Amino acid sequence: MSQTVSPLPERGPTGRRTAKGSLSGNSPQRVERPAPLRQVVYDALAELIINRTLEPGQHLVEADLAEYLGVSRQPVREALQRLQSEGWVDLRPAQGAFVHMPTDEEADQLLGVRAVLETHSARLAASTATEEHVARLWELQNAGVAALEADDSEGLVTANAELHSYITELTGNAVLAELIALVDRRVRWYYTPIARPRAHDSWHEHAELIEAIAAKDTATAEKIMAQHTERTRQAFHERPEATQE
Amino acid sequence: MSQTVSPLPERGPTGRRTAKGSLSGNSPQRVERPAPLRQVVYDALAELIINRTLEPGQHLVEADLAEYLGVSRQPVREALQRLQSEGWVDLRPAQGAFVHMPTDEEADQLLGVRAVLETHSARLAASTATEEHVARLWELQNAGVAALEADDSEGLVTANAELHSYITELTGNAVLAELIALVDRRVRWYYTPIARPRAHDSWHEHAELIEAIAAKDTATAEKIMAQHTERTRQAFHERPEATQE
DNA sequence: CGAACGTCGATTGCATACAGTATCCCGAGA
DNA sequence: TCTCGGGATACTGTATGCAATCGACGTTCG
Repeated sequence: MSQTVSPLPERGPTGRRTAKGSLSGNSPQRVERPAPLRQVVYDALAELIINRTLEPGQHLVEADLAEYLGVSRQPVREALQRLQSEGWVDLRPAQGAFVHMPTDEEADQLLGVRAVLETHSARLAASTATEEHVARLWELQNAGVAALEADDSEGLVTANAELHSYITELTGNAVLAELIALVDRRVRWYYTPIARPRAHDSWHEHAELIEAIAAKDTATAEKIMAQHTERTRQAFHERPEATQE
Repeated sequence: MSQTVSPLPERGPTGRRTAKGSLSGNSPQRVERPAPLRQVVYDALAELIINRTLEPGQHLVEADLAEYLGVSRQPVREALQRLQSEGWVDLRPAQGAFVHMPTDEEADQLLGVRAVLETHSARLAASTATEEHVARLWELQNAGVAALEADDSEGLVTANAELHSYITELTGNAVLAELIALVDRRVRWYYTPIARPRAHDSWHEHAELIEAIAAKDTATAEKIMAQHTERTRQAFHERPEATQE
């Protein structure tokens, strides 16, 4: 899960951190901390899986990955286990890790769950959004449209992710946001091949959604998001060639 | 080992398993396999956290846990990381694991997410349930009522969990079921202290829910589950003493 | 007397070593 | 030719070792 910065300014009884005055007003520009290796490895492997360098079904040998990444097996193991808990790989006992093979059924289930969560998210966002939030939403929306017109496939995916992600933030429900992030990432993995043709309609629907949020119209926001995700699901089912099975 | 760092070697599963015919019809009663230590450790730690032997905020030292459980640090590390990914502990870099401290806000968010997921689950269950399924539901319901009358607190929690769990199974959506299991388990952790007074009403509502499912009345099932989870949320907020903060 | 500094112990993070087990290859027998 | 072992191989699962880092305590200086 996300390495959220622990909201623990309090350090227990030994509160030695007395306000100095000289630094109290400054922004908490903390020093850059070297990321734990397991985190780096996790990111690297996730990237390799998402961009299909590691193909579904492929056997991931710890030693090979370790050598490839220039680390020992230990961080690789830890990364693999986290990848399993998030559905990217299957860890068969005494056999090792295999890149998860997405089935149509599973993709459909994921899309279903995503629809529910995102719909709820949209409703909450509509009920809590302020003007600044809406402004930011339009910013992201414009970035997406720009990417669309520039035919920037990469940027399009990012923009889409950022927009949805920001909406989940607006809900103020961190648990919900985390879950959506998890599900969305996997959906995108399955969905990437057909993202292109869907993109145009998608951004049009985004605009409607933002308008509903701006108007604090929870019912409409909910409805639009439900349609939006449901259409995505339809697009998945109507995709040209069924690659699985 | 692979000398060249070029594309990782193909390790695809070599399907040598030809159908024998003699066993093809038998149930896959596979031999009992010794559970991986990390799994055992995970279960043990989760249990210790849930029953409050390990208190929220407590620092979990790998070496101590390892000695206590009679294993090495390695399986403990792996278990702790999984516990983090599921929200039971916080892993502060270079400091170790601390039992997560649930805040009221987080509990509320979890209850909110649970409500959404369970509501969706109820609707799906109502749309797919067969007569056998409904019969099984009544079985579980009766078990719960029996535990209630016997004042069996332990059994009550289990029965409740099993009933909800079975409903999620009925949805046929494994992804949804997994997510609900995750969320429910944590909800129960926070919620345990106030479970008792809520139990009676709860089982009455369960009965209505099962009736709706039996009648394949998706709208009603959805509504009842929404009320059910929402009342649980209310009960949480109206609990006698606020222990947090 | 208070605050800053240096040292020490404790604990994590990573690497390596060892043991158990599943898989694969190959040869013997029906 | 096909099936059934035997043995070697490769990989995972677990344990241990080592260095880096963090927190705490005691000391010294203003």
